[in-house]
Amino acid sequence: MSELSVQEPAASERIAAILRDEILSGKISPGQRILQEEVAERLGSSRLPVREAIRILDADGLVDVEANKGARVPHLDINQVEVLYRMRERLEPLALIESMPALTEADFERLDEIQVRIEAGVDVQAFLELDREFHLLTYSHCPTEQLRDSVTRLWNSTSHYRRAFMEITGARRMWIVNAEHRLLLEALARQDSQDAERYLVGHIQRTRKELSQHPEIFTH
Amino acid sequence: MSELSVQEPAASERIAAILRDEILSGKISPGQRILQEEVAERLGSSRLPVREAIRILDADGLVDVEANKGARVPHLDINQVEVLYRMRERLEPLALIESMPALTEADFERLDEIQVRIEAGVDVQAFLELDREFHLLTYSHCPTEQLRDSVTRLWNSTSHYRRAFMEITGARRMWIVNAEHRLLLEALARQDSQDAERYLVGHIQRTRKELSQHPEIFTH
DNA sequence: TCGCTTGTATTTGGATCCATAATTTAGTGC
DNA sequence: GCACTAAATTATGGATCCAAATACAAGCGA
Repeated sequence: MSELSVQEPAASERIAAILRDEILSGKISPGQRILQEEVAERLGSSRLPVREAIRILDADGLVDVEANKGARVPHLDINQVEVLYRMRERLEPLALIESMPALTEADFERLDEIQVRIEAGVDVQAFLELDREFHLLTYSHCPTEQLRDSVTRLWNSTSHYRRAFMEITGARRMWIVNAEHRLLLEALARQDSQDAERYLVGHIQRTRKELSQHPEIFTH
Repeated sequence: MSELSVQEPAASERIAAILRDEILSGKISPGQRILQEEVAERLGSSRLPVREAIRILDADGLVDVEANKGARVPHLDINQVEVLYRMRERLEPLALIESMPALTEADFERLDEIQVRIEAGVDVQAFLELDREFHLLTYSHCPTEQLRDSVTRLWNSTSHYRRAFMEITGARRMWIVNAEHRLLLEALARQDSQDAERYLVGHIQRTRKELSQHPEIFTH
């Protein structure tokens, strides 16, 4: 049987993927409401798969759903984002330790490629996407799905504030990030979980502390 | 307007609450499939709110949804549950620290009442429910919703294995748990976050280690 | 007997229509 | 002009019907 379409995803998941991308890329901002009918018409489906897509996004931590009042991208304050970073500091090392032994040669090649591209100089949007792919790729072999999902949710919830932060601090910060990524990559390559964990925690901690010095990001 | 019904919840949330209870109480076991039509007929609704309810349970970490294949309660292996406990060890202290300062007199009375009831001797099911309420109540004032939700998901995902464990170890273990709860309560009462965190981590760690000595729980 | 294929039954996914709740707008009284 | 009320609009929630995919079972062949 030469069926080419490799398992067409359900419409609800396709729509969820589109909306997810629009939220992560900033086309939809915190506080903004998501209207079922508007999305349905725009993507050429009925409202029903959109409703399911919204529930999927809810599970992703990308929208808040309130009964009879619809879905909107949540607006977080500085304290909440700080706690999300503290959660990252505690969960991501666990995910990394679990995933590290299973990293393949192809993974390392991709990680290197990402890093080369960032260092070659990219705009904020590209940096955010590559940085996300970099870290999530290092966790991708963690055998506990709940842990991977929890980490992904944390990245989702903080995406808008990471962008706002990068737009303020700009290229200056990328230098530090690049150095930290390189240290982390080397530790991973020599299977040194101690060092890898140390660099990762430091990386997240530093970001949290710098972020907390920019409360203007959270004034809406 | 003397409307008594204090904001009737949507049917999908009502159904989700019922199914959540059935999963947590063990009426629906890991591996078991959830049929939309069966639930709809049983609860007297159409399949549509059941579909939404299943998505809500997915966000709660109580079911796995696969496109065109429906929802089933996930079956975890011993390694995954161990990692879930390690996640608890890292996240719950954070939630506790954030919540502790806001605990009220009423909360302490309720915590004490729960503890008295457990110590008076209860069956496994009642113990599980009271123990869950005890811990989640100590986190209830954590201002970061994502953290509260993450912790709740961890309790949800491990509920079946906690029950299986308690059914094996029985009343013997409750003694230790009671002692640990008392120590934790006292630390909370005197606002000693250092001690509270220490007791909580020890409590979860001990449970994880004992659990990992009963691999027979996970043979299905 | 075992494996494969094909047909049937079951179950999930999506569209349309209707009901209900929330929001906005227009109107009225002060 | 402002506050409150009521009606109209808008958006979400639910029921029913139909389509598509999966799972199951019987029959066929080796």
